[in-house]
Amino acid sequence: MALHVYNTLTRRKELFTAAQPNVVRIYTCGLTVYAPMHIGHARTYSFWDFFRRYLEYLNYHVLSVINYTDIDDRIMQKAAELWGTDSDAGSARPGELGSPQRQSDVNQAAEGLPEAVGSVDLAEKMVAVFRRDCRRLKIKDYAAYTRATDFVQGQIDLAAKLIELGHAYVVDGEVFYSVDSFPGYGKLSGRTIEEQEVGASGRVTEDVSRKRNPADFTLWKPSEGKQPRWETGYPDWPQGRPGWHLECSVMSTTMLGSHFDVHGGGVDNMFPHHENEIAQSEPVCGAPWVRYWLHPEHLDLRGVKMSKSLGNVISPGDLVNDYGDQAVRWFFSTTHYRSKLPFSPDLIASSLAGFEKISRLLKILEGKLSSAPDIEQGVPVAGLYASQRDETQSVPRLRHYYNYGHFGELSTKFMQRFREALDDDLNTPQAAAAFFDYVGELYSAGIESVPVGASLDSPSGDAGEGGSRPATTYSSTASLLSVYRCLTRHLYVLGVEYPNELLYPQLAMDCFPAGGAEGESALAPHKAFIDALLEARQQARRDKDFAKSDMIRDLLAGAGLQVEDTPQGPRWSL
RNA sequence: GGCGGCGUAGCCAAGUGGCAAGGCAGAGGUCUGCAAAACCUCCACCGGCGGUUCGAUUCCGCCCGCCGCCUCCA
Repeated sequence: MALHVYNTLTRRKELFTAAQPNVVRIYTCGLTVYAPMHIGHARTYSFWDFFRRYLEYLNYHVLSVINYTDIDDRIMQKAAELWGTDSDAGSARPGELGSPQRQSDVNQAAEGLPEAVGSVDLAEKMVAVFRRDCRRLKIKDYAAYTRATDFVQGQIDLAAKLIELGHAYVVDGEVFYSVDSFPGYGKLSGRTIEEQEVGASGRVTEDVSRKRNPADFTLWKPSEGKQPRWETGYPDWPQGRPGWHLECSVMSTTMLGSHFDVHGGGVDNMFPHHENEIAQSEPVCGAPWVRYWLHPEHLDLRGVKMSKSLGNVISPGDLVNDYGDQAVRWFFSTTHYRSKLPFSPDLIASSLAGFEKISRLLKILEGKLSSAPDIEQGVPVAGLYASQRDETQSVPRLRHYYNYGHFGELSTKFMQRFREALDDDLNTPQAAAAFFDYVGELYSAGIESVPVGASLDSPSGDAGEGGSRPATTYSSTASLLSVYRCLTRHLYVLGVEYPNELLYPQLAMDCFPAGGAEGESALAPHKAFIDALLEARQQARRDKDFAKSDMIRDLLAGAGLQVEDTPQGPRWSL
């Protein structure tokens, strides 16, 4: 089965193909940068990051673009609230200027950045915060991050073109798109103009009398007062700022070409934003403009109110601090992207409890392999892998044998399930189940007690039907290393990163720098002391002085070190 | 009012026209000085009522409940 994805445009799972062989062009609607990223954004962008990683796993080169909406009424409003700038007369209410609490919130989120003084600065500050949070969440860098304000000329040109083609009209210096001029309007969201009850949401405050159809939307809006403005060169609409929908049409096609493969954003963008983008773009670019529309669902707080006044706001940074980036990304993977992801501290904690079964095995393998006699510093076991990194591309091409050695068949089975799950509309929960089964089978096969530097006979099942295949002997180190790489490579697809320069240098190169190991490195100076305590405890155990051995274990536990006894001796972890 | 989605064990969550993955929690067991970890075993008839079918949790209809969208929104 090849990759199939659910395309909002057709409401069906479709075979995924790229317009250009091996290259996938993706445009993702990014943030309006007026406030720091929240955990809902974290879910959405983690999904897009996973999607990109899976396409790369399938050997696609991914050209991904994300935008920042850095010109928007909300930004101006926020900046006005904070600093009393960029305000038109109406919104500059003196009582709210520089509200200390809210300013400190922003400054806290943007710690270390220069103080913002206006909407442009506020936007830049939030851009930096966004990038920082993405790094924390292990969201890989996009090929390009575009700002709406860098594409204003293109937006002016597109608006002019749409006027010229009869799709837009000018009223009092404001440019509206005429939805009646585009027969396909509504094809993405599956609704017709007639079906809409205008103002049903109770949120329409705008005077719609100037529009030909209430569903018409703004392409260009005149600026007033100190609001940011651009000159257009058109007498009917001489100055102003672009409407929200217009920018994405321009940025995506400028960066990726008039047609591209995937356009995405949260479900909330489906209507009206993406619907409007299609209406703007197809008259100029031709239809179909975009091949696949994907809409990941929202994170759901399950009735829990998060608010600053309650003091229970959890930021993406908090999440990573509290649970670790691996557990966060794993948690995001345990629900399908088209379903709401219920979130609460309890839920992520129970997800973490399950994930530890996997992470524990990785720690065990790392422990064994790091001290293997036949694995030299920085030099993996010979003959086990053949990495090809095409230096002309920014994308790594990892081609390793992840199913080498004693546990090879389990790994093969796992990889098949993993692939089948993700090929079926990116079924990450199914992939997660494959991990659990794989790890369970590895434990069951006794991987915990396999020593390094030994020889292993092939499992009996390896003989195949009729025993035609000759018995094989594997290096235990190579076998364990292959499992380690299989696990870390496939977790990597989900955004769960385990960089290890010794055991998997090729993968480590593509992971974010390992920053979370400060705990272990902080312990390094005390290693000799810890070892001495462990040895003292072992002696006490040999002497059957269990009171003493338990005391030492409690002592270490108090310092945050868990000691476990195994047939191979004690093992400790943080 | 319109459009769309969902309802699977205490919790989270896949899935299939033919005896319901996985995880958390729970119970029992193996191992262990004790723990821990791991492994083994146990734990659901899939919101309700009809219909189609040899057979439906899976298809259709109705009902009940929950949620989202209908020009702020990842």
